[in-house]
Amino acid sequence: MATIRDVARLANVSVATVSRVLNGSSKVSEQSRRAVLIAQKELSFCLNANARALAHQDSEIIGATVPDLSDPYFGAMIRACERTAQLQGFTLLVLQGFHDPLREEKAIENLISHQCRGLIIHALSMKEQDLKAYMQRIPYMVLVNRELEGFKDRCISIDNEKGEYLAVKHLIEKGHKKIAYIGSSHKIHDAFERKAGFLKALHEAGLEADPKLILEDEPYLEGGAAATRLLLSRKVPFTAIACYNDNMAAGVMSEIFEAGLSIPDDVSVVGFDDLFLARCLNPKLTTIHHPVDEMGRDAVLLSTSIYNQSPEPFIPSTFEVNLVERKSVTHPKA
Amino acid sequence: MATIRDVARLANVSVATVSRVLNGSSKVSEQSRRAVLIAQKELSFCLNANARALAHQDSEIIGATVPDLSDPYFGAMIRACERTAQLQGFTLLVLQGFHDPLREEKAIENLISHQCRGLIIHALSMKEQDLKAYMQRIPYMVLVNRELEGFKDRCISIDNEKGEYLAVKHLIEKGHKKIAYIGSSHKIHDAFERKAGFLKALHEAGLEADPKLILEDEPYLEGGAAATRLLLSRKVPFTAIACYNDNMAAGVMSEIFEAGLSIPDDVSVVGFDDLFLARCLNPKLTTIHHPVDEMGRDAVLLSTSIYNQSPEPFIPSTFEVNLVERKSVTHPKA
DNA sequence: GACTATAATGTAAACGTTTACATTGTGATA
DNA sequence: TATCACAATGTAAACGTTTACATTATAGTC
Repeated sequence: MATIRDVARLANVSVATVSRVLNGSSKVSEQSRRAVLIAQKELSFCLNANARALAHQDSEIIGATVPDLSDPYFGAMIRACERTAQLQGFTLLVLQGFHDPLREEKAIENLISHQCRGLIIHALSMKEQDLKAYMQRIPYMVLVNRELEGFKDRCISIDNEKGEYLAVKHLIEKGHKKIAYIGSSHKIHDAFERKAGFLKALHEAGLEADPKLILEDEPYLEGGAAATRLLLSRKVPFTAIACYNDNMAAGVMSEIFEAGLSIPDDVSVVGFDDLFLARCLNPKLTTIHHPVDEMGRDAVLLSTSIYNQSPEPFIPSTFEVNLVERKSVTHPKA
Repeated sequence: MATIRDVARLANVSVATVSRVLNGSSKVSEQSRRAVLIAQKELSFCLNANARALAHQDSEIIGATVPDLSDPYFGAMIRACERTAQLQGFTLLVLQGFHDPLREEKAIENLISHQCRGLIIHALSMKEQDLKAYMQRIPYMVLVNRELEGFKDRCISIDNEKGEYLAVKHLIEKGHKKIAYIGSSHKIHDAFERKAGFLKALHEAGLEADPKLILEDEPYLEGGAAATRLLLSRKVPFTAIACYNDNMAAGVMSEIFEAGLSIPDDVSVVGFDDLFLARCLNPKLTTIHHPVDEMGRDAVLLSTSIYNQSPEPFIPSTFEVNLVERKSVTHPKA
C-alpha cells in the first residue's frame, strides 16, 4: 500500500501539502493541487483511515448494535441509521448481538475500541446494571427500544403498552370478547409492556383474561406457529388473536389456515411492528405501526449531537404508535 | 479516554507489559498480569483499535457492501458474513450501495481506506470496467452474485439461469403452457440470466414465448404488483406466473387476489430466492432456494484465505439451486 | 563464586496521518 | 530600497499502539 509519503515524493511536494489537498483544507496552489491529484491516481492512493483517526482524534465512525440483521425490522432500522450517518459524512459500523448478553457486551466493547463518535445500542438481553455502567461511561451512547431508569433522555423507544392496547381495543370495538394473546417468551421490556397493554385493554372493557388464552413462545414465525398449535389443542373458544409482533402473526396465520379455519371470518389477527411482511400476508395484516426509520435517524442525530456538544440539544421526535387497519380483522361470527 | 500509558503508570509497569497482558502474547509474570488487569478495570481501559491497526499493520476488519440492509435477502447474507468474521476474530464493516453506482464505488473506497483485511462486494450497479479495476488492485476482493470475466475464481454466485429454468420447467411439467414472466427492470446480470432460464425452459418444451406475457418492473413488492396489474389489463390468457424473486411474487399474489382470482387454482406462481417471506405467504410460495448463508460464509472464508495467502487455497462450495415445492403451484384448470 | 541460560521487563522506533509553527516567496506600500 | 502582508509550503511533533532489541533478575551448573 502506498503511503502519503509516496504521493508526496511523486508529486514533488511535502506530505503536509498532500494532506491539505486530500482533505480540502487550507489553501494550496492549483499547481500543487494538480500534481498531488495526479500522483494519487497514479498510485491508487487512499488515505489510511486508522492513521487518520489517530492523528485527527476522530474516527468518523458511528457504531451500532442490533440483535440480528436478518430480521427485517432491524434491517430497516440500520438502513435508516446508515443513511443518516452517511449524510453526516460518517461510516456506520454495525455489530450483531444475537440476543446474547455476552455478545452484546462484546459488541459494545468492540465499538468503543474503534473510538466511535456515536453509539446506537439495541441490546435487549444485557443486564440493566451492565448497560447502565456503559451509559455512565459513554455520555453519547443512545439506547433504542429499551428504557433505562435515569437515562430516559438517551432512550429512543415507543410506547409498547399503548401500541398493544390500541390493537386489542380495536378487536374489542369490533365485538370480540374471547381474545387470545400470543406473546414473546423473551424476558425483556417490550414483552412485558405489550402484554400489559393487552391486559389493560381487556380490563378496561370489563373482560376477564383467561390464562388458557395467553401463551408465549420465541418471537419468530415458528414460535407463533407453535403457540397457535398449542392454543388450538386447548379447545378453549376464541375469536381473535393479538400477537407480540408481525413475525409471530405470520406463524399464527399459517397455522390457523392449516387447521382449516379462515382469517378473518373465523379468527381475527392483529400484529405489531408493521413490517414489510404485514403487507405481504394474505389477508394483509392489521397491525401496529411505529416509525422505524425515524427512530433510526433520530438515534444517530441524538448521539452525534451529544458527542458534538451542540449548543441546542437535539430533541428526538415523539414516536407515535398507531393502528393500521388492513384485512385480518373483522367482527366475530354470530 | 485513558491510554495504555495511564494503565502502565497505575499498574507500575511499562507500556510494553500492558500491551503484552492485553494481547495475551509472550510471557508475563502473574503479578504484573494481575496489576495490569486491575488498573485496566479501574480506568475502564480499552485498547484503541485505530492505533492498534496502525502499529500492527492489520485492521482486523472485514469490509462488505450490499445494496440495502432492509432487504431480508441481504440481511441474511450479511448475518452469515458477520458470523463467520466474528468466528475468525474479525469485525465486519458493512456499507450500503443503495443500487447506485456512485455510492457503491464510494463504499468500496471507504472500505479500502479502513485497511480491511477482507472485502466482500455485492455491487450490481457499478460498471464492469470500474469493478475490474478494483479487483485488479485488491487481490482479496471477492464478488457476490456477480460474475466478472477474468475473475471467476473470486466470484461467488449461483446459476441463475438454471434456477429460473427449474422453476419454469416445474410449471411446464404441471401442465402449464401459457406462462407469464415478471422480471426485474434492473439492467444486471441476474436479471438477464433468470430471463434466459425462463426462455430456455419454454424453448425446450417447444412453447412459444408471448412478448405480451413478459413484463419488467422494479424487483420489489410494488413492482410485482404493478406488473401484475398491467398483465391482467392485457387480457391475454395465462395460467401461471414465474417471478424474478420472492418479493415480486408477493406483490403478484396480492394483485391476483385483488382481482378475485385464486392461487393456485386460477393462477400458479413461482418465486426465486426462498426468503423467509416465502414461508409466510398464503399459500406458501413454491420457489427456488439458494444457500444465502453458505454464500456469505464462503465469501468471507475465500477473501481471508487469499489475504492470508494460505498454502492450500480455499475452494468455495458449489452453490446448488433447487426447487422448493410449497403450495402456490398446481395443475392448470381444464 | 563465576558463569550461563532463561524469564520478565523496559526502551524506543516504527506505523501513516494531521497540524501548529516556521520558513520562503511574492507583490504592494511607503 | 526597505518594509510589510499574506499566500504557499515545509518541518517536525504529536496521536496510541506494537515489537525488535536491550537490559535486568533469577536460578542452575560447574
